[in-house]
Amino acid sequence: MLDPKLLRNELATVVQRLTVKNYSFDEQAFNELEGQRKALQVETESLKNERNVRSKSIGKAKAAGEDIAPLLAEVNQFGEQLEEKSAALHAVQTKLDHLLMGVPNIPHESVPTGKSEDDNVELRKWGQPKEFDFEVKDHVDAAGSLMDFESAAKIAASRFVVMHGPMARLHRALTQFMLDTHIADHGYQEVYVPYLVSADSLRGTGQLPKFEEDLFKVPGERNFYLIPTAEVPVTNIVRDEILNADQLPLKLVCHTPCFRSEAGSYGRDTRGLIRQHQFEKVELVQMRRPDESYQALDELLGHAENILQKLELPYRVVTLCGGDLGFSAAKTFDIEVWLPGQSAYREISSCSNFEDFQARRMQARWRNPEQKKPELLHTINGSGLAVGRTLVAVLENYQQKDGSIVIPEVLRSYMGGLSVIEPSS
RNA sequence: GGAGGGGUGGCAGAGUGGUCGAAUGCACUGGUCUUGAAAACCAGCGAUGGGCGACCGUCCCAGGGUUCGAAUCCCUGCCCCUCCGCCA
Repeated sequence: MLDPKLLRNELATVVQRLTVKNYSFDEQAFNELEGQRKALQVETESLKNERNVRSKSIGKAKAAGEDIAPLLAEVNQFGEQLEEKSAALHAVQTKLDHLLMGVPNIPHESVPTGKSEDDNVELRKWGQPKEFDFEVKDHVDAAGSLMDFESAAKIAASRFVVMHGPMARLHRALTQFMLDTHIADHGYQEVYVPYLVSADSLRGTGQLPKFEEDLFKVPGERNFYLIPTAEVPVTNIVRDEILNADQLPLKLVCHTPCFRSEAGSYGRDTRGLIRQHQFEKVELVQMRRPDESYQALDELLGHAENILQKLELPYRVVTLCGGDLGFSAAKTFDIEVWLPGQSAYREISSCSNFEDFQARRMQARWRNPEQKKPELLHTINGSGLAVGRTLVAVLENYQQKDGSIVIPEVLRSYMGGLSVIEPSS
């Protein structure tokens, strides 16, 4: 959520900067509601003041043993008026809150303008795509029967997968390798979290109220949702908390499954592991003091990149343009890994700084010793990495002419020393 | 599933209808003392909305209700704890 004060005081600037995100802010609706809110609030508050003053005098009169009947008669008329005004205020406030919850974050000034992902700006490339002296397979063909979409479709539906034997193990090895690297080399603390979350948590990170159709909702009285990313439970750890300065920076790493409805992506990436309803991800989340958050974003991006470097997978980093930026993000870098099967770079990580946007929704604050008041934190997160897509990248980049797949060096200890798998067998 | 007990400031913990936004302790901040630190002592210290401001409003889990007046009484929901039963 944006700072309501900023909206009131510098509306024109905010509206202008939101156009970078291709968002047109309804200035008229906002001004109308804001005007009503202000008038009603002033009226309600002065009525309340009047009532409080009189009630106190009744208390005093009663204590002094005086007759309070005339005072009671006098104060009665306030009740109705007050009720009316405060109901009206409540209604306006609710509308205003709803409007505010639907306004996206303001992009950072360094964010390039642009409409779609075609306008994203390449920041750097790492590694050389390998030349193959045979016809490369995509990951589905390379994996053969070890990756079993037929069984998954029978058990659940399309966009699910069953993995067998060494493929399942390779998938698990990737997860363990990522977690261990972030813990040992990058200074993150591992957390284990719920995979079902409340609507409040989803509002905190920005998935609700606008993007309910992307989520799996669990039927029942409890209103649980399956997490679309570990970002939701992990970031909400600090909801309604005030952290001490010595607790910062808080760097958390978490492995979870992620569940996405993929409503509205019917034709896209229907083949293989790229776009699934359920996938594993290792997520990096940081809570930082505001003046460190952009440095933190660079660091976190580097931590995600390091995984690909250790796996020796070529990739590039792009800066998302305004039009491709997510609802809650102020700035986002995507890491795209080279997929020989598609002859293309595909997203494998998305690293964002949300500044105080999520923190304001969550009321997540810290005590800045230099300030009297608690201040909002900045939240930063990124995939480190999407495990399924990393598996795709390994299969496609490490395939050999004879159909076998070489296990990247850093994964072998997680594979019981295995150096190659033979999907055909 | 059954029976009880609770949710109050950063934390702990008083407060059961009328200057209670809330005692007290801890933590924190400033000061005295000290070569420095600790201890001791003194002082300060919740959050949030509106207003240029004097000020005013709101907040004692959440939402309703009773009342002139609610942290305090009533209803509903959520969460936590203890005991019994069941169970991965």
